[in-house]
Amino acid sequence: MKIATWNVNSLNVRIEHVLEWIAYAKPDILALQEIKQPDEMFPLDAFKEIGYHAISSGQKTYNGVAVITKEQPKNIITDFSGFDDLQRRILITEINNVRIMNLYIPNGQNVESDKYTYKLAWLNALIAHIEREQDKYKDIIILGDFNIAPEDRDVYDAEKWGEDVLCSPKEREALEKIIALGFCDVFRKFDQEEKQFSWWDYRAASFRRNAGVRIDLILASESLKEKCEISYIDREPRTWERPSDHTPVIAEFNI
DNA sequence: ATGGTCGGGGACCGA
Repeated sequence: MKIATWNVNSLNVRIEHVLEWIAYAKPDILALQEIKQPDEMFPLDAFKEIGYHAISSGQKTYNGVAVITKEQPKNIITDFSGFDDLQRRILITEINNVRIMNLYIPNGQNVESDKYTYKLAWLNALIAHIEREQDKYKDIIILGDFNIAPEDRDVYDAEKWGEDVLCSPKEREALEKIIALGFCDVFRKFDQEEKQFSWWDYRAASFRRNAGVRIDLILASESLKEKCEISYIDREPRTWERPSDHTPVIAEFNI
């Protein structure tokens, strides 16, 4: 089972990129973030035509998540209970007996911002929700745009970035709490080349200079960790014309 | 500095 995550920064603009990527990568499950369109605009037929099911939790202009999947998705959730949120950032579903949690974790803007407070509250609600999922499911994959760089080696210039948002201690602690619940950042299960990132700023020739960060993650429950055979970042779509600022991250499981 | 959205100019958002 090949699983991928990709923040597409508007599905309306990026639909041809997504279809082209699916055509060559042939994922079983593709989790999208920042589709930036309401559900009534979602291009369901485009995915149906290439043999995929698709579900979305969208909104106008901002946020929005979708899951494109070969197999029928079941038991869909779009909110954490007890955490009211108008922003559409969550799409949790069951596919092939695996619980798939597609997340677009808030960016936070900067550590003084109200948006950072919201990010930390959101992460607390996420942690509580994961524990509830663990009561029901053994095999869980949490993937998406985490807007957290797990370690300094996940940042092109960690010294310069310091403890700004994406690298602040509180958000990294939240990620560590999730890992401590029994999850593995599968990209780091394998030997990887240095300086592999999943996002590069559109500005200042950041992609050409590889001035990026690794903030798009795939976490697997302990039960699935040993079944993960490879994980990698596909930089190619970032080279295409009018690309998303993020590129797909992939993990393949022997299930 | 770049890109997307809404709207019809420029503000907001992203990370």
